[in-house]
Amino acid sequence: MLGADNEELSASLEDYLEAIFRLSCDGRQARSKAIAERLGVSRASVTGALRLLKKKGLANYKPYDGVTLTSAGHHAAAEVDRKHRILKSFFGQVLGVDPETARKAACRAEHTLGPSVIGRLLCFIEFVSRENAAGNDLVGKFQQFCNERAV
Amino acid sequence: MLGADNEELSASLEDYLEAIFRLSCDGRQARSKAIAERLGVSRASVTGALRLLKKKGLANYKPYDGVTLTSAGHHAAAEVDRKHRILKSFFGQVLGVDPETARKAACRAEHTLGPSVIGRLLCFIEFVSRENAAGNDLVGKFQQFCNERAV
DNA sequence: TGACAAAGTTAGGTGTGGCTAACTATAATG
DNA sequence: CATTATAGTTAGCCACACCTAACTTTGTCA
Repeated sequence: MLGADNEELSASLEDYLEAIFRLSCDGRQARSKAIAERLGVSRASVTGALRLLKKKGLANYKPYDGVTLTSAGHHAAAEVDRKHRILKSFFGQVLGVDPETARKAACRAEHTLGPSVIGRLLCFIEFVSRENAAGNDLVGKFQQFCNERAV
Repeated sequence: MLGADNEELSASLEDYLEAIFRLSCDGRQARSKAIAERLGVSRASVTGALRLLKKKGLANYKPYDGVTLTSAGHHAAAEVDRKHRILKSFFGQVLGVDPETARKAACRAEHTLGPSVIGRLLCFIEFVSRENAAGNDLVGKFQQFCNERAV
């Protein structure tokens, strides 16, 4: 592993990675200002994070030049994004939490859950939709159940 | 709100709170060494955390004397503990994740999920057990579903 | 009761992650 | 093309959360 600063990624760096990933979906470079706005953080903090991501080999960063992800960075970001989508979908579709709350909860939980739990969660979403297709409307029943106890 | 240092509790402080809560279940005071061991942290770190908890009005702490929780601290700790139990139960019982992985995931996620998601999760556990009692073995079906796709 | 071990604290250091204020580079435009 | 606005960086600060090493307090027991 030449020159790579391995270690686990902090939740904060994962957030930066994800922001860059999302902002550069259409191929363009992510602007520092946009990252700052998306994460609700100062531009100075972004500069610091970009330097770290570069040191870890996850981002191509040159001062006064845009940012893109290296392929390692892209991989890591895609994984965070995947977790995010699975969690949001679970909170929203299965548990029936309102979309904005689901999104925020996903943002926070995406850094804490490992592959085995995420894998099961994804599977569970599929299971629920499969049951639904087979005529067993679990989501509906659960909503009903919640309404009865006013949760 | 006299003298209270409000703000949100950090994940770390919640961990300390929870450890004290658990260690003083039987009414005794929590010893600093035991907290350090339970959290895998140095005794010095515990001292620092206890000072913070005291400042926030959550722990009764006097150097060289044991620690107990104030009623505010007890409330907060009980809430963290409740989240922990709900999450562990969901990961283990519903998703079928192995107990140790479920415990660890709960430890990490308990700081990130708010009341609405936790409430729904608790409700979901009840829903599943109710369905089971009514002859709809969702857990079994889901396990089967996972096995088929080797998750 | 006095010495020793264990528990606890203090002092001082590290890394992360954030901030503001002030500076510099780039871009846009009259 | 000079000026100005905006984007980005640097410098310097703070808080948190951890650590080790050294010191102090407490409790035990010969």
